[in-house]
Amino acid sequence: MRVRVSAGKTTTLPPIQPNELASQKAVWSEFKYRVGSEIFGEAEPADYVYQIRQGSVRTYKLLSDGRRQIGAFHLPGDIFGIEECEFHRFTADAIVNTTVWIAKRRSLFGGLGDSDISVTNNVRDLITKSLEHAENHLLLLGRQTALEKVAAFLLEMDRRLDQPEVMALPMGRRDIADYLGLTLETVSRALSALRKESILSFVGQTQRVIVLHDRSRLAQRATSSFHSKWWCIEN
Amino acid sequence: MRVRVSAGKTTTLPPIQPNELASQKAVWSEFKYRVGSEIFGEAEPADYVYQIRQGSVRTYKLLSDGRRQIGAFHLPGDIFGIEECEFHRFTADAIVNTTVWIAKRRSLFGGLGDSDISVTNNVRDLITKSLEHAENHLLLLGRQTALEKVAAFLLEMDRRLDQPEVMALPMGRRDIADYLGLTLETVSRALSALRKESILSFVGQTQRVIVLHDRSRLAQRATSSFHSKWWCIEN
DNA sequence: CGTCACCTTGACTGTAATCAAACATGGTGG
DNA sequence: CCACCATGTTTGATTACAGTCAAGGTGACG
Repeated sequence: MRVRVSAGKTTTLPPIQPNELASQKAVWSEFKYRVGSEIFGEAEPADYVYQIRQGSVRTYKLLSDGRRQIGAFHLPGDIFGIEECEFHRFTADAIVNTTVWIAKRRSLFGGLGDSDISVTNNVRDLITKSLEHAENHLLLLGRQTALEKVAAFLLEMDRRLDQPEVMALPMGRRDIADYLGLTLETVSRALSALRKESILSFVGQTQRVIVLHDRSRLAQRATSSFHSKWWCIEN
Repeated sequence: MRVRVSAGKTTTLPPIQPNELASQKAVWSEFKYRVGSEIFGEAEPADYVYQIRQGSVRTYKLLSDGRRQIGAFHLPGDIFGIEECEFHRFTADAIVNTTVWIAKRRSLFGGLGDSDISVTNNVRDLITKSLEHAENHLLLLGRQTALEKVAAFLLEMDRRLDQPEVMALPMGRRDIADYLGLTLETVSRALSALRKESILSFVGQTQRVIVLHDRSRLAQRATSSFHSKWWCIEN
């Protein structure tokens, strides 16, 4: 499945936020990907950068036996694909129906002859942001417990979605698990435990829509598991 | 302990390899740090970049209860501190007596007015290398077993030390463990298992000097644990 | 209405952590 | 030179956290 684009049209309008990569030199095109479809694969040539207009994307690596580590979730407004070198180091696919804007990477940083310093600095800032996220995630994956991981995940999503009243997660339990280095069952148990503590609750009949009732207690869980046998039926 | 420099002298000679950050604009000074001393702390202002001439450095984050995740080891020739923003995101300290060359970060990439494109691109390449390393480490921390982690660590060191006949690791078991998200006991057991398989052996009376006898079998261990009860006395 | 994908929950297992002890090493000073 | 101690490593016994296996529930969609 190499062609997984369901629609494409060209535009020269700049993308939204979060910086001025909307360079005079870049031409952005809109594309749509359906849920589950692959946007690019690991080791493929990296010719484009992407900005999400609608929907969400996961980027991940796979081991030969199917174990998967999701490196990041990309939400509306996020730019991704810019940190790659000649070839993609991750696979990216849409976790819901997703609309992106695409620009040629070459238009952002060409060869050595690139002379647009402000664009170059913006690119570096984006790469640095990715690096900072990855560094924080190393600590989470290597040294935090299951409950801490799930709590930290919820806080990250809450922050990135701008602390909404009601948080509609675009990803399922399996994706959360592969982001946190856990199994989906463990994620589910941790969420149930937080719900039993009244730190959050589910809204509607889909379990992906969550209300955070007590962000500060959630933040406590994200840094110290309390070792209070959180997965037990009681407590 | 803010001042932990034991000697400092100024030089204008360029540093060794691995790229041309030896800019005309940068002035490098030599400093020495004794084993265990801190080079910079997390959240401190990041004013300098460092290149290791001799010795080794670990960079890490700490949780409030003392859990530690080492993000990277830096070996002779490596440049570090360049990927930071205004403040350091890691603590760095010397794991053996270490000599570094230091340059003002501002001399490498000043404000928006920086006009030296080749230096700018070299900086971006270094940051991208750090990002790639961190991304690979996410997969290792999140989805690989203890034996796979230790095998991968040995292969990484082997590669970075240019596949020496005899590999003298600068770091102890505790540091390896904190790099791999394990305990030092588990690291020790994994090394013992690899030694029992004759994949490696220890040289001399310090257990930090290792000879790799079979890099291809070690590489197998790094990607599939074989689930052969590697920690058992038999086999 | 039946199937499928997703989620929760329970029972049990297993990998790595924890606790503990023994041994080696290297430096210090008697 | 050697006793002594601090540090680092190995190994064993046991525990515990999260994984695995399994069953059941719920909603979406054809």
